[in-house]
Amino acid sequence: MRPQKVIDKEMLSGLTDVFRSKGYEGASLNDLAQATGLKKASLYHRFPEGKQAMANAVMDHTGKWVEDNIVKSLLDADESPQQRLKNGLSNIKMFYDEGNKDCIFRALSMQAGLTLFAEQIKEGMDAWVSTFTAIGLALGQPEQDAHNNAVQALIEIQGSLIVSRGMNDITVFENTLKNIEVRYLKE
Amino acid sequence: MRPQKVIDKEMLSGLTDVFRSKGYEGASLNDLAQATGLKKASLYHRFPEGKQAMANAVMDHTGKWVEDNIVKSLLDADESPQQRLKNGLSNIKMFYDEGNKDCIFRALSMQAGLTLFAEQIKEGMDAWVSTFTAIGLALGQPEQDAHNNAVQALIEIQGSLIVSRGMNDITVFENTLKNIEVRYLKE
DNA sequence: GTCTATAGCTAGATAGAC
DNA sequence: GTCTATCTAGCTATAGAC
Repeated sequence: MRPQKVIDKEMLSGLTDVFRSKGYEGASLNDLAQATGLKKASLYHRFPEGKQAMANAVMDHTGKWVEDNIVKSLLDADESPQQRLKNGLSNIKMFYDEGNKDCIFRALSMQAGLTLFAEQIKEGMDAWVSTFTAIGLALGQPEQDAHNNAVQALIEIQGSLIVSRGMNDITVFENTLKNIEVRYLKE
Repeated sequence: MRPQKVIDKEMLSGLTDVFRSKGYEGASLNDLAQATGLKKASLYHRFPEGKQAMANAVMDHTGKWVEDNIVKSLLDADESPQQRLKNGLSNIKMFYDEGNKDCIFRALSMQAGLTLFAEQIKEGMDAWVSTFTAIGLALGQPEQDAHNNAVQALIEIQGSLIVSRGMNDITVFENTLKNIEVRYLKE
């Protein structure tokens, strides 16, 4: 068999960059081909189901990255809850490139994308809420508070990315992460 | 002169629905024609500069609506600051149809749209922050707090719309508005 | 001012050589 | 497995009749 010109990991990285910055309809096959270094026909060889399958793969890949990095650091049993929170928020900051990169949930949740990826977006958001709820509980918050605080953290991360982009000021995102940390640790 | 088949206000309403739900690239001329009840060529008669001019008109029209309704109710000198806040948040809830409709800022701030409408998005967000800052000051908040709280309110509104959509649960948006009100009024 | 018809282009997707 | 070449459908935009 002829070897892959571009390994899966690099290809997924390119696809992810395009979908998260342009959204589903905004991402053209030419964009995706250029970002991966493959020709359109080669992309179709890897994804016979086409563009939707490419976006699905990006969602899965991103979910795994979040699981292996952000979730893992937030739930790491070897660290104190306080340290886990700091590590997790630090990884979140990296994940969004200090606020310079968009969230794939947001990018794929405009009308056409939303109908195609609703399930994965909901699952992904549920996972974030569960993880933040767990750390709230570990820090001694009552269960209802832990859940509410988790939803609130998700809201603030998503909102601050939008506002950072709109106002062209990534300190909005950075301050939000700092506020989340302070709020969790002072309770 | 032959009369307009559809008056400007109705036409803009249709254009707005499409752009805010589908984004800039996702909104096709066929979508826009259908939503307005005009044919494509008639839309081009009204907007010789094309699709971008249509989106610009939507931004201007939305800005005016926000100015005439949300900003006005938040700054209305005949009411107490407390009542103004309640009225303003109530109008915001209506503006987003209880959390069922997307924000035009978000819809137009994906890559292609962002480069085209960056200025208007920034101006619009600045206006929201200024308005909320004013009500914070009227409620006795120190200037720096009033500004931070205003940015925070914008973040939470934007974020809760994303999370409401993603988790398919508009109570997230409703709770966020309630929380903003409670937080402002208890200080 | 609105319409039908269509130009010119790019989209997503496929065929078949290598 | 990757490529060039191509298909069809949809896109934005325009021409010209009424």
